[in-house]
Amino acid sequence: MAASPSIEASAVSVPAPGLAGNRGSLWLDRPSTAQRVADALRERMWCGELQAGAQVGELQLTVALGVSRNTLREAFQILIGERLLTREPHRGVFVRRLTADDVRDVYAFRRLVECAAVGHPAQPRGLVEMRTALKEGQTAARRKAWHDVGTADVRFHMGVAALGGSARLDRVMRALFAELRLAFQLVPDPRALHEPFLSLNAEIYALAEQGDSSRASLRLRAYLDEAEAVIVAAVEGG
Amino acid sequence: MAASPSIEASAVSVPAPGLAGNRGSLWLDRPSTAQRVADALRERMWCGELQAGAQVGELQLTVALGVSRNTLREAFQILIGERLLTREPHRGVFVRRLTADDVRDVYAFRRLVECAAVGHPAQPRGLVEMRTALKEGQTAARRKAWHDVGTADVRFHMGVAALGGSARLDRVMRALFAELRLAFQLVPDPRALHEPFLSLNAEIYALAEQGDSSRASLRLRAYLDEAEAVIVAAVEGG
DNA sequence: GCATATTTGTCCGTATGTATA
DNA sequence: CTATACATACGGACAAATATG
Repeated sequence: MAASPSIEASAVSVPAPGLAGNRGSLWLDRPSTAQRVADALRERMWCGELQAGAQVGELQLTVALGVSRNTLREAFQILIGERLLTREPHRGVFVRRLTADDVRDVYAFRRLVECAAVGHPAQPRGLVEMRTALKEGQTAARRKAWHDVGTADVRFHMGVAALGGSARLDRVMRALFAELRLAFQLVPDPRALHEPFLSLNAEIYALAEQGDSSRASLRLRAYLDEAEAVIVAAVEGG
Repeated sequence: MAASPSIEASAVSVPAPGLAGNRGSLWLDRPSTAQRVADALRERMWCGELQAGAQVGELQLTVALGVSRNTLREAFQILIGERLLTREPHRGVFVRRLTADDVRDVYAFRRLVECAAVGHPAQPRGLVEMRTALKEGQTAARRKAWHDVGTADVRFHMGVAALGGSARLDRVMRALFAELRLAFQLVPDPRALHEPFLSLNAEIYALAEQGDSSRASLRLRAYLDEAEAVIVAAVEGG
Protein backbone atom coordinates (compact mmCIF):
# COMPACT_ATOMS: atom_id res chain seq x y z
CA MET A 1 0.00 0.00 0.00
CA ALA A 2 1.19 3.45 -0.81
CA ALA A 3 2.80 5.11 2.15
CA SER A 4 0.29 7.64 3.32
CA PRO A 5 2.32 10.76 4.00
CA SER A 6 2.05 12.04 7.50
CA ILE A 7 -0.65 14.61 7.80
CA GLU A 8 -0.62 14.86 11.55
CA ALA A 9 -0.73 17.93 13.65
CA SER A 10 -2.02 20.41 11.16
CA ALA A 11 -5.52 21.39 12.04
CA VAL A 12 -7.29 23.71 9.69
CA SER A 13 -6.11 26.91 11.24
CA VAL A 14 -8.67 29.39 10.02
CA PRO A 15 -11.29 30.23 12.64
CA ALA A 16 -14.25 27.96 12.34
CA PRO A 17 -17.27 29.69 10.82
CA GLY A 18 -19.46 29.17 13.80
CA LEU A 19 -17.17 30.84 16.31
CA ALA A 20 -16.14 34.19 17.62
CA GLY A 21 -14.11 36.74 15.73
CA ASN A 22 -14.87 37.77 12.18
CA ARG A 23 -16.68 40.75 13.57
CA GLY A 24 -17.69 43.12 10.83
CA SER A 25 -16.80 40.66 8.13
CA LEU A 26 -20.01 40.41 6.16
CA TRP A 27 -19.64 36.75 5.29
CA LEU A 28 -17.95 37.79 2.13
CA ASP A 29 -14.88 35.64 2.46
CA ARG A 30 -16.13 32.95 4.76
CA PRO A 31 -15.68 29.64 3.07
CA SER A 32 -17.35 26.74 4.79
CA THR A 33 -15.28 24.30 6.76
CA ALA A 34 -15.60 21.76 3.97
CA GLN A 35 -14.30 24.32 1.53
CA ARG A 36 -11.33 25.13 3.73
CA VAL A 37 -10.54 21.45 4.19
CA ALA A 38 -10.69 20.99 0.42
CA ASP A 39 -8.38 23.97 -0.01
CA ALA A 40 -5.93 22.51 2.48
CA LEU A 41 -5.89 19.13 0.78
CA ARG A 42 -5.57 20.73 -2.66
CA GLU A 43 -2.60 22.71 -1.43
CA ARG A 44 -0.97 19.56 -0.08
CA MET A 45 -1.39 17.89 -3.45
CA TRP A 46 -0.06 20.91 -5.30
CA CYS A 47 3.15 21.06 -3.29
CA GLY A 48 3.66 17.32 -3.46
CA GLU A 49 3.01 16.51 0.16
CA LEU A 50 0.17 14.25 -0.90
CA GLN A 51 1.25 12.16 -3.86
CA ALA A 52 -0.65 10.35 -6.55
CA GLY A 53 -2.02 7.04 -5.39
CA ALA A 54 -1.84 7.87 -1.70
CA GLN A 55 -4.87 6.96 0.32
CA VAL A 56 -6.54 9.71 2.25
CA GLY A 57 -8.28 7.88 5.05
CA GLU A 58 -11.25 9.40 6.75
CA LEU A 59 -10.25 8.65 10.30
CA GLN A 60 -6.69 9.97 10.07
CA LEU A 61 -7.81 13.20 8.48
CA THR A 62 -10.61 13.85 10.92
CA VAL A 63 -8.14 13.80 13.79
CA ALA A 64 -5.41 15.56 11.80
CA LEU A 65 -7.59 18.39 10.61
CA GLY A 66 -9.93 18.49 13.54
CA VAL A 67 -13.13 18.18 11.59
CA SER A 68 -15.95 15.69 11.63
CA ARG A 69 -16.33 12.86 9.18
CA ASN A 70 -19.35 14.51 7.64
CA THR A 71 -17.48 17.70 6.90
CA LEU A 72 -14.53 15.74 5.60
CA ARG A 73 -16.75 13.78 3.25
CA GLU A 74 -18.18 17.02 1.90
CA ALA A 75 -14.63 18.15 1.19
CA PHE A 76 -13.98 14.84 -0.55
CA GLN A 77 -16.94 15.43 -2.85
CA ILE A 78 -15.53 18.79 -3.81
CA LEU A 79 -12.15 17.32 -4.71
CA ILE A 80 -13.63 14.29 -6.42
CA GLY A 81 -15.56 16.71 -8.59
CA GLU A 82 -12.29 18.37 -9.47
CA ARG A 83 -10.89 14.94 -10.32
CA LEU A 84 -8.09 15.30 -7.84
CA LEU A 85 -9.38 12.46 -5.71
CA THR A 86 -11.06 9.24 -6.73
CA ARG A 87 -13.35 7.10 -4.69
CA GLU A 88 -13.15 3.32 -4.75
CA PRO A 89 -16.42 2.18 -3.27
CA HIS A 90 -16.07 0.78 0.23
CA ARG A 91 -12.32 0.92 -0.10
CA GLY A 92 -11.52 4.53 0.37
CA VAL A 93 -10.51 7.78 -1.24
CA PHE A 94 -7.21 8.10 -3.06
CA VAL A 95 -5.20 10.82 -4.69
CA ARG A 96 -5.81 10.37 -8.38
CA ARG A 97 -3.17 8.63 -10.40
CA LEU A 98 -3.25 9.74 -14.02
CA THR A 99 -2.91 7.11 -16.71
CA ALA A 100 -1.02 7.69 -19.93
CA ASP A 101 -4.36 8.14 -21.70
CA ASP A 102 -5.37 10.74 -19.15
CA VAL A 103 -2.21 12.68 -19.90
CA ARG A 104 -2.72 12.39 -23.64
CA ASP A 105 -6.24 13.71 -23.24
CA VAL A 106 -5.01 16.63 -21.18
CA TYR A 107 -2.66 17.60 -23.96
CA ALA A 108 -5.28 17.10 -26.65
CA PHE A 109 -7.39 19.58 -24.75
CA ARG A 110 -4.52 21.99 -24.27
CA ARG A 111 -3.61 21.86 -27.95
CA LEU A 112 -7.14 22.74 -28.93
CA VAL A 113 -7.64 25.47 -26.39
CA GLU A 114 -4.26 27.11 -26.00
CA CYS A 115 -3.54 27.19 -29.70
CA ALA A 116 -6.94 28.74 -30.31
CA ALA A 117 -6.29 31.34 -27.62
CA VAL A 118 -2.94 32.47 -29.03
CA GLY A 119 -4.27 32.16 -32.56
CA HIS A 120 -7.13 34.57 -31.95
CA PRO A 121 -6.23 36.53 -28.83
CA ALA A 122 -9.18 38.40 -27.38
CA GLN A 123 -7.79 39.56 -24.05
CA PRO A 124 -4.30 41.12 -24.30
CA ARG A 125 -4.13 41.15 -20.52
CA GLY A 126 -2.95 37.58 -20.78
CA LEU A 127 0.28 38.84 -22.27
CA VAL A 128 1.35 40.57 -19.06
CA GLU A 129 0.65 37.40 -17.11
CA MET A 130 2.81 35.51 -19.58
CA ARG A 131 5.57 38.06 -19.26
CA THR A 132 5.71 38.05 -15.47
CA ALA A 133 5.54 34.26 -15.38
CA LEU A 134 8.39 34.10 -17.84
CA LYS A 135 10.60 36.26 -15.62
CA GLU A 136 9.62 34.24 -12.57
CA GLY A 137 10.66 31.08 -14.32
CA GLN A 138 13.98 32.51 -15.39
CA THR A 139 14.95 33.73 -11.95
CA ALA A 140 13.81 30.45 -10.41
CA ALA A 141 16.00 28.60 -12.89
CA ARG A 142 18.99 30.69 -11.82
CA ARG A 143 18.29 29.60 -8.26
CA LYS A 144 17.94 26.05 -9.55
CA ALA A 145 14.53 25.91 -7.86
CA TRP A 146 12.99 23.56 -10.38
CA HIS A 147 9.75 23.17 -8.53
CA ASP A 148 9.26 26.91 -8.81
CA VAL A 149 10.19 26.74 -12.48
CA GLY A 150 7.35 24.31 -12.91
CA THR A 151 4.98 26.64 -11.08
CA ALA A 152 6.03 29.51 -13.32
CA ASP A 153 5.51 27.32 -16.37
CA VAL A 154 1.96 26.63 -15.25
CA ARG A 155 1.42 30.32 -14.67
CA PHE A 156 2.77 31.12 -18.12
CA HIS A 157 0.29 28.82 -19.78
CA MET A 158 -2.51 30.13 -17.59
CA GLY A 159 -1.60 33.42 -19.19
CA VAL A 160 -1.82 31.83 -22.61
CA ALA A 161 -5.30 30.60 -21.80
CA ALA A 162 -6.21 34.04 -20.46
CA LEU A 163 -5.72 35.36 -23.99
CA GLY A 164 -8.99 33.62 -24.74
CA GLY A 165 -10.77 36.13 -22.56
CA SER A 166 -13.08 33.71 -20.79
CA ALA A 167 -13.33 33.34 -17.03
CA ARG A 168 -14.69 29.85 -17.56
CA LEU A 169 -11.65 28.91 -19.54
CA ASP A 170 -9.47 30.22 -16.73
CA ARG A 171 -11.30 28.01 -14.24
CA VAL A 172 -11.08 24.95 -16.44
CA MET A 173 -7.39 25.46 -16.98
CA ARG A 174 -6.70 25.97 -13.31
CA ALA A 175 -8.36 22.65 -12.58
CA LEU A 176 -6.49 21.02 -15.44
CA PHE A 177 -3.11 22.12 -14.13
CA ALA A 178 -3.94 20.95 -10.62
CA GLU A 179 -4.54 17.51 -12.11
CA LEU A 180 -1.50 17.62 -14.32
CA ARG A 181 0.67 18.54 -11.37
CA LEU A 182 -0.09 15.11 -9.93
CA ALA A 183 1.63 13.64 -12.97
CA PHE A 184 4.50 16.13 -12.89
CA GLN A 185 5.55 14.73 -9.57
CA LEU A 186 6.06 11.31 -11.06
CA VAL A 187 8.88 12.64 -13.20
CA PRO A 188 12.12 11.70 -11.45
CA ASP A 189 14.20 14.68 -12.57
CA PRO A 190 12.29 17.95 -12.20
CA ARG A 191 15.08 19.86 -13.90
CA ALA A 192 14.90 17.81 -17.08
CA LEU A 193 11.13 18.28 -16.96
CA HIS A 194 10.94 22.04 -16.69
CA GLU A 195 14.20 23.60 -17.85
CA PRO A 196 13.94 22.83 -21.58
CA PHE A 197 10.65 24.68 -21.80
CA LEU A 198 11.94 28.01 -20.54
CA SER A 199 13.34 29.01 -23.92
CA LEU A 200 10.31 27.67 -25.77
CA ASN A 201 8.03 29.77 -23.60
CA ALA A 202 10.22 32.79 -24.28
CA GLU A 203 9.86 32.19 -28.01
CA ILE A 204 6.12 31.82 -27.74
CA TYR A 205 5.83 35.02 -25.75
CA ALA A 206 7.97 36.99 -28.19
CA LEU A 207 5.91 35.85 -31.15
CA ALA A 208 2.60 36.46 -29.40
CA GLU A 209 3.70 39.86 -28.20
CA GLN A 210 4.64 41.02 -31.67
CA GLY A 211 1.32 39.79 -33.01
CA ASP A 212 2.59 36.85 -35.02
CA SER A 213 -0.28 34.61 -33.95
CA SER A 214 0.19 31.81 -36.41
CA ARG A 215 3.86 31.32 -35.67
CA ALA A 216 3.21 31.54 -31.93
CA SER A 217 0.56 28.87 -32.34
CA LEU A 218 3.06 26.63 -34.11
CA ARG A 219 5.71 26.96 -31.40
CA LEU A 220 3.07 26.36 -28.77
CA ARG A 221 2.09 23.16 -30.49
CA ALA A 222 5.72 22.09 -30.47
CA TYR A 223 5.87 22.80 -26.73
CA LEU A 224 2.78 20.73 -26.08
CA ASP A 225 3.96 17.79 -28.15
CA GLU A 226 7.28 17.70 -26.34
CA ALA A 227 5.78 18.09 -22.88
CA GLU A 228 3.22 15.39 -23.57
CA ALA A 229 5.95 12.96 -24.56
CA VAL A 230 7.92 13.61 -21.38
CA ILE A 231 4.95 13.20 -19.04
CA VAL A 232 3.57 10.17 -20.82
CA ALA A 233 6.95 8.52 -20.57
CA ALA A 234 7.12 9.28 -16.85
CA VAL A 235 3.63 7.98 -16.19
CA GLU A 236 4.26 4.80 -18.14
CA GLY A 237 7.70 4.29 -16.68
CA GLY A 238 6.55 4.71 -13.07
CA MET B 1 -39.56 34.39 -2.80
CA ALA B 2 -39.39 32.04 -5.72
CA ALA B 3 -42.05 29.41 -5.48
CA SER B 4 -40.21 26.23 -4.67
CA PRO B 5 -41.68 23.66 -7.03
CA SER B 6 -43.15 20.66 -5.35
CA ILE B 7 -40.65 17.89 -5.02
CA GLU B 8 -42.72 15.66 -2.81
CA ALA B 9 -43.22 11.96 -3.05
CA SER B 10 -40.31 10.99 -5.19
CA ALA B 11 -37.80 9.05 -3.17
CA VAL B 12 -34.60 8.05 -4.85
CA SER B 13 -35.79 4.78 -6.21
CA VAL B 14 -32.56 2.97 -6.88
CA PRO B 15 -31.73 0.37 -4.23
CA ALA B 16 -29.54 1.83 -1.54
CA PRO B 17 -25.93 0.77 -1.81
CA GLY B 18 -25.81 -0.99 1.48
CA LEU B 19 -28.74 -3.28 0.89
CA ALA B 20 -29.70 -6.53 -0.75
CA GLY B 21 -29.80 -7.19 -4.44
CA ASN B 22 -26.98 -6.28 -6.77
CA ARG B 23 -25.69 -9.81 -6.46
CA GLY B 24 -22.86 -10.45 -8.85
CA SER B 25 -22.54 -6.79 -9.70
CA LEU B 26 -18.95 -6.07 -8.84
CA TRP B 27 -19.59 -2.54 -7.66
CA LEU B 28 -19.00 -1.36 -11.17
CA ASP B 29 -22.10 0.75 -11.53
CA ARG B 30 -22.92 1.51 -7.94
CA PRO B 31 -23.05 5.23 -7.49
CA SER B 32 -23.18 6.39 -3.92
CA THR B 33 -26.42 7.70 -2.53
CA ALA B 34 -25.12 11.24 -2.73
CA GLN B 35 -24.29 10.69 -6.39
CA ARG B 36 -27.76 9.38 -7.10
CA VAL B 37 -29.35 12.29 -5.30
CA ALA B 38 -27.22 14.68 -7.33
CA ASP B 39 -28.27 12.89 -10.51
CA ALA B 40 -31.92 13.20 -9.55
CA LEU B 41 -31.63 16.90 -8.82
CA ARG B 42 -29.66 17.50 -12.01
CA GLU B 43 -32.35 15.76 -14.00
CA ARG B 44 -35.03 17.95 -12.39
CA MET B 45 -33.09 21.03 -13.37
CA TRP B 46 -32.56 19.78 -16.89
CA CYS B 47 -36.23 19.17 -17.53
CA GLY B 48 -37.26 22.44 -15.93
CA GLU B 49 -38.92 21.04 -12.85
CA LEU B 50 -36.46 22.97 -10.72
CA GLN B 51 -36.06 26.47 -12.06
CA ALA B 52 -33.35 29.05 -11.70
CA GLY B 53 -33.52 30.91 -8.44
CA ALA B 54 -35.59 28.29 -6.66
CA GLN B 55 -34.47 27.42 -3.18
CA VAL B 56 -33.74 23.80 -2.45
CA GLY B 57 -34.30 23.47 1.25
CA GLU B 58 -32.57 20.76 3.18
CA LEU B 59 -35.50 19.63 5.26
CA GLN B 60 -37.95 19.34 2.37
CA LEU B 61 -35.54 17.33 0.29
CA THR B 62 -34.53 14.96 3.05
CA VAL B 63 -38.16 13.93 3.49
CA ALA B 64 -38.91 14.04 -0.25
CA LEU B 65 -35.94 11.93 -1.28
CA GLY B 66 -35.70 9.85 1.83
CA VAL B 67 -32.08 10.52 2.57
CA SER B 68 -30.30 11.97 5.55
CA ARG B 69 -29.23 15.54 5.77
CA ASN B 70 -25.57 14.60 5.61
CA THR B 71 -26.02 12.68 2.40
CA LEU B 72 -28.05 15.50 0.92
CA ARG B 73 -25.32 17.97 1.73
CA GLU B 74 -22.79 15.79 -0.04
CA ALA B 75 -25.03 15.88 -3.09
CA PHE B 76 -25.19 19.65 -2.79
CA GLN B 77 -21.41 19.87 -2.88
CA ILE B 78 -21.36 17.86 -6.09
CA LEU B 79 -23.83 20.18 -7.79
CA ILE B 80 -22.25 23.31 -6.38
CA GLY B 81 -19.01 22.12 -7.95
CA GLU B 82 -20.85 21.85 -11.25
CA ARG B 83 -22.13 25.39 -10.72
CA LEU B 84 -25.72 24.28 -10.95
CA LEU B 85 -26.41 25.24 -7.35
CA THR B 86 -25.09 28.10 -5.31
CA ARG B 87 -24.82 28.36 -1.57
CA GLU B 88 -25.58 31.52 0.30
CA PRO B 89 -24.03 31.05 3.72
CA HIS B 90 -26.57 30.47 6.45
CA ARG B 91 -29.34 31.22 4.01
CA GLY B 92 -29.59 28.14 1.91
CA VAL B 93 -28.90 26.50 -1.40
CA PHE B 94 -30.46 27.84 -4.59
CA VAL B 95 -30.64 26.83 -8.21
CA ARG B 96 -28.16 29.06 -9.94
CA ARG B 97 -29.48 32.08 -11.76
CA LEU B 98 -27.16 33.09 -14.58
CA THR B 99 -26.41 36.76 -15.04
CA ALA B 100 -26.00 38.38 -18.43
CA ASP B 101 -22.24 38.34 -17.90
CA ASP B 102 -22.38 34.64 -17.13
CA VAL B 103 -24.14 34.03 -20.42
CA ARG B 104 -21.69 36.20 -22.33
CA ASP B 105 -18.82 34.24 -20.81
CA VAL B 106 -20.43 30.95 -21.75
CA TYR B 107 -20.57 32.09 -25.36
CA ALA B 108 -17.04 33.47 -25.31
CA PHE B 109 -15.95 30.01 -24.26
CA ARG B 110 -18.07 28.30 -26.87
CA ARG B 111 -16.77 30.56 -29.63
CA LEU B 112 -13.22 29.71 -28.74
CA VAL B 113 -13.73 26.00 -28.33
CA GLU B 114 -16.37 25.07 -30.86
CA CYS B 115 -14.85 27.14 -33.63
CA ALA B 116 -11.48 25.55 -32.94
CA ALA B 117 -13.04 22.09 -33.03
CA VAL B 118 -14.73 22.54 -36.39
CA GLY B 119 -11.74 24.45 -37.68
CA HIS B 120 -9.32 21.61 -36.98
CA PRO B 121 -11.45 18.50 -36.59
CA ALA B 122 -9.53 15.62 -35.03
CA GLN B 123 -12.31 13.12 -34.35
CA PRO B 124 -14.69 12.64 -37.31
CA ARG B 125 -16.94 10.59 -35.05
CA GLY B 126 -18.40 13.91 -33.94
CA LEU B 127 -19.95 14.24 -37.39
CA VAL B 128 -22.28 11.32 -36.90
CA GLU B 129 -23.41 12.75 -33.58
CA MET B 130 -24.11 16.03 -35.33
CA ARG B 131 -26.04 14.27 -38.05
CA THR B 132 -28.29 12.27 -35.75
CA ALA B 133 -28.90 15.30 -33.55
CA LEU B 134 -29.85 17.28 -36.62
CA LYS B 135 -32.46 14.73 -37.63
CA GLU B 136 -33.77 14.56 -34.08
CA GLY B 137 -34.21 18.30 -34.07
CA GLN B 138 -36.02 18.32 -37.38
CA THR B 139 -38.52 15.64 -36.42
CA ALA B 140 -39.06 17.30 -33.04
CA ALA B 141 -39.76 20.57 -34.84
CA ARG B 142 -42.40 18.85 -37.00
CA ARG B 143 -44.05 17.69 -33.78
CA LYS B 144 -43.70 21.24 -32.46
CA ALA B 145 -41.92 19.80 -29.42
CA TRP B 146 -39.71 22.81 -28.85
CA HIS B 147 -38.23 21.52 -25.67
CA ASP B 148 -36.96 18.50 -27.58
CA VAL B 149 -35.69 20.78 -30.32
CA GLY B 150 -33.59 22.48 -27.67
CA THR B 151 -32.29 19.15 -26.45
CA ALA B 152 -31.34 18.19 -29.98
CA ASP B 153 -29.61 21.53 -30.42
CA VAL B 154 -27.51 20.83 -27.34
CA ARG B 155 -26.72 17.39 -28.68
CA PHE B 156 -25.73 18.84 -32.03
CA HIS B 157 -23.22 21.16 -30.43
CA MET B 158 -21.96 18.39 -28.20
CA GLY B 159 -21.16 16.70 -31.49
CA VAL B 160 -19.36 19.82 -32.65
CA ALA B 161 -17.25 19.74 -29.52
CA ALA B 162 -16.64 16.03 -30.02
CA LEU B 163 -14.80 16.94 -33.22
CA GLY B 164 -12.07 18.17 -30.91
CA GLY B 165 -11.37 14.60 -29.90
CA SER B 166 -10.97 15.20 -26.17
CA ALA B 167 -12.96 13.44 -23.47
CA ARG B 168 -12.23 16.34 -21.16
CA LEU B 169 -13.73 18.75 -23.62
CA ASP B 170 -16.81 16.55 -23.79
CA ARG B 171 -17.16 16.68 -20.01
CA VAL B 172 -16.66 20.43 -19.85
CA MET B 173 -19.24 20.99 -22.55
CA ARG B 174 -21.76 18.72 -20.91
CA ALA B 175 -21.45 20.74 -17.73
CA LEU B 176 -21.66 23.97 -19.69
CA PHE B 177 -24.91 22.99 -21.37
CA ALA B 178 -26.42 21.92 -18.07
CA GLU B 179 -25.75 25.44 -16.81
CA LEU B 180 -26.94 27.08 -19.98
CA ARG B 181 -30.17 25.15 -19.84
CA LEU B 182 -31.01 27.05 -16.67
CA ALA B 183 -30.95 30.21 -18.76
CA PHE B 184 -32.85 28.66 -21.68
CA GLN B 185 -35.82 28.24 -19.42
CA LEU B 186 -36.03 31.96 -18.80
CA VAL B 187 -36.84 32.53 -22.45
CA PRO B 188 -40.61 32.97 -22.67
CA ASP B 189 -41.10 31.51 -26.15
CA PRO B 190 -39.15 28.27 -26.59
CA ARG B 191 -40.09 28.12 -30.27
CA ALA B 192 -38.53 31.49 -31.04
CA LEU B 193 -35.49 30.33 -29.11
CA HIS B 194 -34.79 27.06 -30.85
CA GLU B 195 -36.47 27.01 -34.26
CA PRO B 196 -34.30 29.59 -36.04
CA PHE B 197 -31.18 27.58 -35.32
CA LEU B 198 -32.31 24.42 -37.05
CA SER B 199 -31.35 25.67 -40.49
CA LEU B 200 -28.12 27.20 -39.22
CA ASN B 201 -27.12 23.86 -37.71
CA ALA B 202 -27.94 22.17 -40.99
CA GLU B 203 -25.66 24.59 -42.81
CA ILE B 204 -22.87 24.05 -40.33
CA TYR B 205 -23.16 20.31 -40.64
CA ALA B 206 -23.15 20.40 -44.42
CA LEU B 207 -20.02 22.53 -44.52
CA ALA B 208 -18.24 20.48 -41.88
CA GLU B 209 -19.18 17.23 -43.58
CA GLN B 210 -17.76 18.33 -46.91
CA GLY B 211 -14.57 19.45 -45.20
CA ASP B 212 -15.00 23.20 -45.61
CA SER B 213 -13.71 23.91 -42.12
CA SER B 214 -13.23 27.63 -42.41
CA ARG B 215 -16.69 28.33 -43.78
CA ALA B 216 -18.22 26.01 -41.17
CA SER B 217 -16.37 27.93 -38.50
CA LEU B 218 -17.80 31.19 -39.81
CA ARG B 219 -21.38 29.97 -39.81
CA LEU B 220 -20.86 28.54 -36.33
CA ARG B 221 -19.70 31.92 -35.12
CA ALA B 222 -22.85 33.47 -36.57
CA TYR B 223 -24.93 30.90 -34.71
CA LEU B 224 -23.18 31.66 -31.44
CA ASP B 225 -23.52 35.43 -31.82
CA GLU B 226 -27.22 35.13 -32.50
CA ALA B 227 -27.89 32.67 -29.71
CA GLU B 228 -25.96 34.79 -27.24
CA ALA B 229 -28.04 37.83 -28.09
CA VAL B 230 -31.30 35.93 -27.56
CA ILE B 231 -30.30 34.47 -24.21
CA VAL B 232 -28.74 37.67 -22.91
CA ALA B 233 -31.92 39.52 -23.76
CA ALA B 234 -34.00 36.93 -21.94
CA VAL B 235 -31.79 37.00 -18.85
CA GLU B 236 -31.80 40.76 -18.72
CA GLY B 237 -35.49 41.03 -19.47
CA GLY B 238 -36.48 38.55 -16.77
C1' DG C 1 -35.66 47.58 17.79
C1' DC C 2 -36.58 43.19 19.99
C1' DA C 3 -38.02 38.42 20.85
C1' DT C 4 -39.00 34.21 18.58
C1' DA C 5 -39.05 30.60 15.15
C1' DT C 6 -36.80 28.50 11.43
C1' DT C 7 -32.86 26.93 9.02
C1' DT C 8 -28.16 26.20 8.43
C1' DG C 9 -23.40 24.57 9.99
C1' DT C 10 -21.08 21.24 12.41
C1' DC C 11 -20.32 17.56 15.35
C1' DC C 12 -21.13 12.95 17.47
C1' DG C 13 -22.87 8.22 18.01
C1' DT C 14 -24.23 4.15 15.84
C1' DA C 15 -25.78 0.42 12.80
C1' DT C 16 -24.75 -2.11 8.69
C1' DG C 17 -22.24 -3.80 4.88
C1' DT C 18 -17.80 -4.53 2.54
C1' DA C 19 -13.06 -5.54 1.98
C1' DT C 20 -8.90 -7.41 3.74
C1' DA C 21 -5.65 -9.72 6.97
C1' DC D 1 -13.56 -18.70 7.86
C1' DT D 2 -13.38 -15.55 11.22
C1' DA D 3 -12.09 -11.23 12.78
C1' DT D 4 -10.81 -6.63 12.25
C1' DA D 5 -10.87 -2.31 10.12
C1' DC D 6 -13.16 0.89 7.50
C1' DA D 7 -16.65 3.03 4.38
C1' DT D 8 -21.54 4.14 4.02
C1' DA D 9 -25.49 6.11 5.72
C1' DC D 10 -28.66 7.51 9.19
C1' DG D 11 -30.39 10.19 13.16
C1' DG D 12 -29.90 13.30 16.89
C1' DA D 13 -27.86 17.26 19.10
C1' DC D 14 -26.56 22.07 19.67
C1' DA D 15 -24.76 26.67 18.44
C1' DA D 16 -24.98 30.32 15.26
C1' DA D 17 -27.14 33.02 11.81
C1' DT D 18 -31.07 34.43 9.43
C1' DA D 19 -35.90 35.28 8.79
C1' DT D 20 -40.30 36.55 10.89
C1' DG D 21 -43.70 38.70 13.73
